[in-house]
Parts: sequence; C-alpha cells; structure tokens
Amino acid sequence: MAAILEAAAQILEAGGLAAFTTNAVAERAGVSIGTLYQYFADKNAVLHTLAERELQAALARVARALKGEIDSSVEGRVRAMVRAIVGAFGGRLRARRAVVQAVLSQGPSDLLAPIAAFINRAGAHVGEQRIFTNLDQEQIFVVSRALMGTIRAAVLEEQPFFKSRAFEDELVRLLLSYLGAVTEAKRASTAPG
Amino acid sequence: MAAILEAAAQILEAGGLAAFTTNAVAERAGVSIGTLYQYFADKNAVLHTLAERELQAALARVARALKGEIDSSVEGRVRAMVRAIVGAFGGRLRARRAVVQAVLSQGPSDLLAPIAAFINRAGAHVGEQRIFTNLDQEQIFVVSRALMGTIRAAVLEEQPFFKSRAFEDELVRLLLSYLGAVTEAKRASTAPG
Amino acid sequence: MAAILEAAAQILEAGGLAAFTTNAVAERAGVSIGTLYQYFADKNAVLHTLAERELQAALARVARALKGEIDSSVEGRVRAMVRAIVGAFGGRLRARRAVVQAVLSQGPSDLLAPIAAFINRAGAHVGEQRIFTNLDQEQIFVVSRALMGTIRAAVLEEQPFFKSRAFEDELVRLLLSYLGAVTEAKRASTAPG
Amino acid sequence: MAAILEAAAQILEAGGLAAFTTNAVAERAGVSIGTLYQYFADKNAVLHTLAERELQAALARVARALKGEIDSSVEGRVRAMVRAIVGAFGGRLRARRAVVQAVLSQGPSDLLAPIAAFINRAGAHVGEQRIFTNLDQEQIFVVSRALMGTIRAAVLEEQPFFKSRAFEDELVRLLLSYLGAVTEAKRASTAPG
DNA sequence: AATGAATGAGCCTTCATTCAT
DNA sequence: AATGAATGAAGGCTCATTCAT
Repeated sequence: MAAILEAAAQILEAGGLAAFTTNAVAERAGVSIGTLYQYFADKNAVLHTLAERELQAALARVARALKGEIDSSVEGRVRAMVRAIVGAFGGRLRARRAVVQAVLSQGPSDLLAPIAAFINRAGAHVGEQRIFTNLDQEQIFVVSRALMGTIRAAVLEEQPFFKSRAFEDELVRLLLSYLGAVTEAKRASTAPG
Repeated sequence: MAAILEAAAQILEAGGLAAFTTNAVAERAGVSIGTLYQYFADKNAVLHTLAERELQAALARVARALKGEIDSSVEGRVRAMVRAIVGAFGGRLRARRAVVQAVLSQGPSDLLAPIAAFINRAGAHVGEQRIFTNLDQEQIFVVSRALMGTIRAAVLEEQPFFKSRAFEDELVRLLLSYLGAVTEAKRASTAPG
Repeated sequence: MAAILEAAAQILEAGGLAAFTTNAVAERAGVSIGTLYQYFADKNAVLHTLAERELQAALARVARALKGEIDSSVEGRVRAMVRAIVGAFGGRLRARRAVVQAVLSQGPSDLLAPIAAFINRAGAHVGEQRIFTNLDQEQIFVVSRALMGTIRAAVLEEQPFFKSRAFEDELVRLLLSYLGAVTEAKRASTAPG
Repeated sequence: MAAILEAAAQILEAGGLAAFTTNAVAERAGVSIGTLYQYFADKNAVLHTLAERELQAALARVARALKGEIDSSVEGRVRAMVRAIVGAFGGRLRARRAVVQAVLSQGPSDLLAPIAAFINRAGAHVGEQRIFTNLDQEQIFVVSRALMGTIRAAVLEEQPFFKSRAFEDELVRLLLSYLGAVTEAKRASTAPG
C-alpha cells in the first residue's frame, strides 16, 4: 500500500492529474493493477488516502516546528507557523496541487477540518496570552482561510516569490494586524469606560 | 456561442467538471457537436472562454458597486468591494468553482491578471488617500488572495455564515487592518526622523 | 472549377491525401464549400477530375516531346519517350502521388487505358520500322507497365536517382533489350529455316 | 494478435482501406476494441505489422520456390522466381493492395528493403555465374520494380492473362533480356581489348 | 449561382474496472 | 493474495454534405 501511494505521489508530481491513471500508478508501484484494486476500492480512494497522508504529514511538520520554536512572542510564534506551513509545501508541489485539486473537485469534504482544528488548537496555546482564543467562529475561519488561501494561491499560481522572505513578512503582517485589530475591537467593546 | 457558453455553465453547475463533456454541452445548448466545434477550437477553449466571461462579469459587478458607493471613506469603499465580491458568488457556485479549478489546473494562466490590475486600479482611486497605491507585488498578491481565498473557502465549505454581516465585517477588518499596517510600515521607513 | 482543381492540386502537394478535405480545397480556392458542391458531385469527383487532367497533361507533354525528337533511331525515340515521361513527373510530385493513390485505391479504373493506347500508338509510329507493332497483347502490357511501374515506384519511394542520367539509361536499356528479344524471338519462329 | 491481423486482412480484402477501422477489425476478430489496443499502439501499427507479415510470407514463398527448383540454369531460376511471385498474389488481392498502398502512402518506409536485399541475394547465388551480382543501385531498382510493377498492374487491372503461361514467358523474357544486356555492357566496358 | 452555418455519423483512443487463473 | 488480459462505455474530435438564405 505504501508503495502504491508513493507511486501515486510520484506520478502526480511528474505528470499531474492527467497522468494519474490506475494503470500508471500500479506499474510505477511495481504491482499489478489487480493488486491495486485489492487495496483501494477505486481510483478515488487512492487519491483520497494520499490526500489524508499528505495532510497529516504537513500538520505534523507544522506542529513540530511550533514546538521547537524558542521565540515565544506572538510574532515569533506566528512567524514560525507561517514558515512551517509554507515549508510544508516544499517538495512535490505538483503532487500536492493535484491532490488538493482532485479532492476539492469532489465537493466539500471534511479533509479541511483538521486544519481548522489545528489552527484553533495552536492558537489557543500560543504562550499564555491565548490570542487566538476568544476568536469567534467567523474570525477563526477568516484567519485560517486567509492564510491558507494565500499560500494555496501562491502554490497554484507558481509564484516565484513563494518562499521569499518578503512573502513571509507579508503573511505575518496579515495575521498580526488582523489579530491586533480583533483584539483592539474586543477590548473597546468590553471595556468602553 | 452564447447558448453554448450558457449550456456549459449549466452543465458545470449541475455536474461539475466530470459532467463537462463536449457532447453534453452541445446537447444542452441544443446544437450539434459539430456546431460547437465551429465556435470553439476544442473543449478547453469552451472552458477558457467561460472563465473569461465570468471573470469579466464579476469584475464589472464589483466596479459598478464601487462606483455607486456613496460612502467614499476607505472603509466604505472596501466594504462595498467586499460585499460586491461576496455577492458575485451568488449563483452557479459549482460552475464558477469548476471553471476556476479547470483553468488553474492548466498551469499559471494570465486569467488572474485582470483581478490584480483591478485591485490595483481600484485602490489607487479610493478617495484621494491612494491607500492601495504603492503596494508592492507581494502585497497586492496577499491582499487579493487572502480576500478571494477566504471567500472561496467559505463557498466551497458551504459555510452558513457566508452572506452574514458578521462575516463581511471580518473580511473588511482583515483588509483594513492589513492595509493600515502596510501604510504604517511604509511611513515609518520613509520618514524615520 | 479551374480554381478548385488548382487548389486541390496545391493542397495535395502540400499536405498529401490527409490534408485533402473538401473544406480545405474550397477555402484555398477562395470559394465557399457550397460552390464546390455545385461543380463536383462529391469529394471523389474532385480527385477523379484532377487525375484526368493531370494525365492528359502528362500525355500531351510526352507526345509533344516525341514529335519534336530529331534522332529518329529506335534508341533515340525510346530515350525521348522515357525522358518525357520521367519529366512529366516533374513538379507536384506529392499531388500526383496522392492522385494516383487515391484513384487506384478505388479499384481498377479506366484511367490507365489512355496510357496503354498511347504507347501502342506511339510504338506504331516509331519511324518506319514499326518495332512496337506486332507486339501481342501481353507484350504491350509488359513493356508499358514495366516502364510505368518502375517510374511510379521511383516517384512513390522518392528515389534520389529519379531524373538522373543513370536511371534513364537503365530504363532505356530495359525497353530496348526487351524489344530486341521479342523481335529476335519472332524472327526465329517466323523463319526457322 | 494473430486473430486481429487475420481480421484486418479480411476487412481489407472485403472493403479496402475505407472499411479498415479499428472497431471493425476488433469486432471481426471477436475481441473488444480495448484488446486490440493492448496489442497494437494504434491503427497504423496494425497495418504496418500486417504489411510486414505479408511481405515475409511472400518472400518466404519465393525463397522456398527457388530452393526447390531443380533447373538451376539462369532461366530456370528466373522463371521459378517469376512464377512464385505471381503465385504469391493468389488470394487476398485487395488486402495486399490496401496494405501496400497504406504503407507507401506514409512516405518511403524501409519495408521494401527486404525485397531489394532478397533479389540481390538471390541473384548472387544463381549458379556460379552470379549474374545479378555487380548490379548497381539503379539496376537493382529497375529489375525489381519493373517486375513487381508489371505484376502489380496486372493484378490491379485484373488482367485475364495474369496467370497464363504467355504472361509468365514475357516476364521471364523481360528479366533475362535486361540482365543479359547489363552483363554484356559490363563485359564490354571491362575488357575492351 | 453562391454562401456558409449547421449537421451528425462515426472515427480513434483511453482507462477504470473485472475476473478467471 | 496476486496477476494481467480483456472489457467496453464513453470521450474528443473530424469532415463530407445539406439547405435555407
């Protein structure tokens, strides 16, 4: 199974979704097409499983980065997160792109749920200031999606500045300024006197 | 041609990219497959043309909204824009989604160029304060993609708060806070004394 | 009609039989497809008419060459004929090839009849020695087809030596030696004593 | 594979190149279209393979005839060859025709190479006199094409005398007289004293 | 006569999936 | 479990031909 998923990722990476045929995957994996169907219900299952794995891996990577971060200031942590996420898109861009595309093309899936959960959790634990906490539903949605959406677009559009310091700076600025504004607003409404 | 594009949008809306076959489009349009190919070089051309049209329409809608906006404060204009964009995703979500996906899946296209140009232009004319002006490449990318990415995610995930005032507020806050931070930074670096 | 046939020849020359579509011919001729069908019953009629014209032209050319030949020896006349035929295949090789192929692919046609008739007639009038005369059915067939078949093969296979003096020499040798052998045999059987 | 090629030959025989569609071949062969494409890269590959097979078969037949020939005189051998070739055109004329046409229509292929090689080889071993040997490029071309071209024409035109002794005699005469003339010329130029 | 938009049968080919071995 | 030959629905696309204008 691992071989099949690895083969799937390689095929995706090399030729995109168009090259992703069950026969190609099986051949690259060195197994027969029959064997592939012994492990996966259908072509889609391969894609879906691959997506899950990649996501888990990316998430783990980000978590690890956050845990190892020394600078515990808000900016330090936010920057660490941004960098980890951007970094997680390191290799096999095409593969990831294809996976994302394919999975998303099948209507809203629950694949994104872990991301939101993660950001939520992560935010909750940023130092003791718990900045993310108290963010309401819409706000969590906006921070997480604005970040992911921008990174996603940079990947899909193959922007040359993806991974540049300038881009990272802007992402950090985006998050920090928004978080600051939210906090500000909350303070204002809470303690108007 | 209009009939074919309309049919294409309907097919996309109803069945996504998977249902988007030249035969299906032609049939739905009430023309023969031959006629379709008299107007479009190939299947992709249909998609591409549709994408362009939808984009133009959305852009026009936003522009119109902006023009009609009485409140010429920065916030007023930003809000008008956000509202227009959110509104532009009114019907045919799947169609738009599929179009975007399909077009993006073919590598970076220049289809997004008008969007960036528009934001640039729009920004330049917001009152006399020209807040958007002087945004560099990465910054334009970040504002536009953060906004679009968030809206896109809300659509894809079929968030219930999609057209709520609360969501709109957060989007406005996201843009304003970021623009404010960028302006601040610029001022600081320009006039350090 | 002339324009259409000329266009057909050009198309054939440029792209072979594969490029020979009624639409392409009409467009190149500068007329509408409808007009083409006003003059020709169907696609095949265009090809057939073209074949006839080309054949007539080639035949006329050979006849003219023969008429102008000063050297009235047998070899002189045979060589003139060979040279004229080879020369007749001068320009638009691909067109001629395609025409030949297309016409031949439709089963035995009477298009070749004029050639045999011509050789017969020509032979009959070579000086006063009337060498070709008295050739029986099979013999006429063999001389004419051996000659035409060899030239045809050289054209189809695009032999580089086509039009070389060496090739011409061999063709002449082929005809003369055969004619000589036939004559010899006839004499032997006629006057055995 | 054998079934597919046999079906291809039958289709060609029955309906010519026009009827030769992959679907028709597969159906006649009693396999699915998918199976056909598992054995042949595309439609052309079927034709090409068929051409090779037919050619090999014909060549083998001629070789066998030559080997079995008792009369080892030059005339005996030439006659055996002529007879074998004429005989090789026994059945499936249309198929052979179509194959030849199709293959030739794709520009000069090396499919004819074996024929030339064969004539060369065959000639070299005719007794000890090695008559064919020393034929130069143009001469080999002329003998082989004159012979094949004449036979081909007889087949295409469906000449009634095709398998007659008289026709065979003329073909033999054609070859022998030409070979004799070539030999003579060579001797004359080599040993002029 | 000329036009050319429209037609649609039918071609080649792909590829997810099955199932007997 | 694994194999892989076979399947066949379905897709993209071409092009000869028609016919209303």
